[in-house]
Amino acid sequence: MKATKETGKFLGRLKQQAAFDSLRKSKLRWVSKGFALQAIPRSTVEQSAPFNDFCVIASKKTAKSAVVRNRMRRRLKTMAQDVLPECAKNGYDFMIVARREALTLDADILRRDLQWCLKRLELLKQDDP
RNA sequence: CCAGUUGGUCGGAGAACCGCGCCUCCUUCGGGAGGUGAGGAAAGUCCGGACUUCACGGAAGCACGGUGCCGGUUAACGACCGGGCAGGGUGACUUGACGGAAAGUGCAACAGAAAGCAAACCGCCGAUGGCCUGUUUUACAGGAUCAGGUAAGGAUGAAACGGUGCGGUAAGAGCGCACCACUCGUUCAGCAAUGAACAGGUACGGCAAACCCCACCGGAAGCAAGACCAAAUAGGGGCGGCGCAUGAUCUGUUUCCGGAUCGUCGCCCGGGUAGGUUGCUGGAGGCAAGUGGUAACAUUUGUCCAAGAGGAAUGGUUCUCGUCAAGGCUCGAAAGAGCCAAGACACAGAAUCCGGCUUAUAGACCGACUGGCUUU
RNA sequence: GUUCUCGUAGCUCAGUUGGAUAGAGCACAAGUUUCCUAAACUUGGGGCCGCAGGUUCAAUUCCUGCCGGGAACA
Repeated sequence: MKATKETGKFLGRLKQQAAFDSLRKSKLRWVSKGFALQAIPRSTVEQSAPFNDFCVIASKKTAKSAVVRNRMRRRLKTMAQDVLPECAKNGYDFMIVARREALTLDADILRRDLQWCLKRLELLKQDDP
């Protein structure tokens, strides 16, 4: 129960078209085996709040079947909800772009990869335990 | 028991922990509680509707597109049901874009004499009328013969002007007859498609998924349709105030004398972008029983409410059971029986909603029927 | 979601409507020329015309159903 409260505090989901467009143009970007991570600083008005928003993308190019696409999206979403609130710097929006290996790789490996991506982008929390 | 045909149903179950969307209620505004949450194809977008906007006086016609044996069902359909006809199967059963080729225009390479309305290459004949020869004339006999008569046979092709047999003939020919085929007509059966009988004739080859003709149907676009609310910025209109260069432009026929616009401020109005709300799920609805109908289906009564997101929820991990199972072990002469077991458990994800069609689909179950074998 | 388009040789395209020979350029292979290579010239191979049915005497072409690309619409 405690965990759910915290995710509610720190993680929102992006739904506006404009946000997606700006994220796609962002240069803060690192690619791992299962997915690509893109990030962008939040606008100055909202930056003070302790929020990180994120979204998951799985295009028709990665997989043709809707079943496969949905499964990738779900796996990456649950993983992001575990990792991002704990490890990511506040004040950023994240976009996770699914790749084909997201379907087969283990959940633990995906988690480690996400942390690694954050590290390479220097968006890891300073007071990480 | 084996092989098969056909119709229908389901398409894993339970539990634990961590999560997600929507609705209702409560709240100390952090959240909490309860309810609910994919399919038979949700798919392809191939048809048909509902709904919405646009266009439009009505009706008919033209163009274009679609459908095409007959009757019924349906909101409608190219769907479904029943029947007919024609293929396939021993049979249950199954398959069929199945109107018209005597309305017209077209098409058919190569081969072949000839490919569509008649004609005649090799043939066959030469009765009839000539010609020639023989015998004594009439006359008779004969002719690789002329005029001509034929379409039986040959050869080509996917296809060649009804087929087989007998008669007939100079040779032949529906010329005649028998059976078959086809077509028009009459009678009978049937709502009809069509079938049966009788009589007459042989004229009328194929392709309409070539153009076309006939009958029937169709206005166009689609929920990213459409309706409503509406920030910021720019621009438009109205009213009022200020300003008044006494300037520019336009205007009342000209001058005088006016009016309007061009500047700026305030208020209001409408269009409308971002964004939001709605359309949005109670319906040609599901289930059960009864009634009518061969059936599709219709109808009566009872009962139930069963996703409504919008960068898109319905999930993840683990355990138990279920189904299949590579392989291993034990018993046994063998057939086989028992135990353990890695691994696997389909196709696939709602996006306005319905009725169909098509395509994908591991496996499980139920009903009806057919053929064969064995036993009684 | 809705509406459209296109699939022919290794690659880029003709041919399809109007039915009967599958063609062009580049690439590939062999030969000639050259001390060798390139260029040039000569010759050759390579296609189930996206797949499966149907109509027809005959289908790349006509019809139907699938499969795979590509595009447009707020």
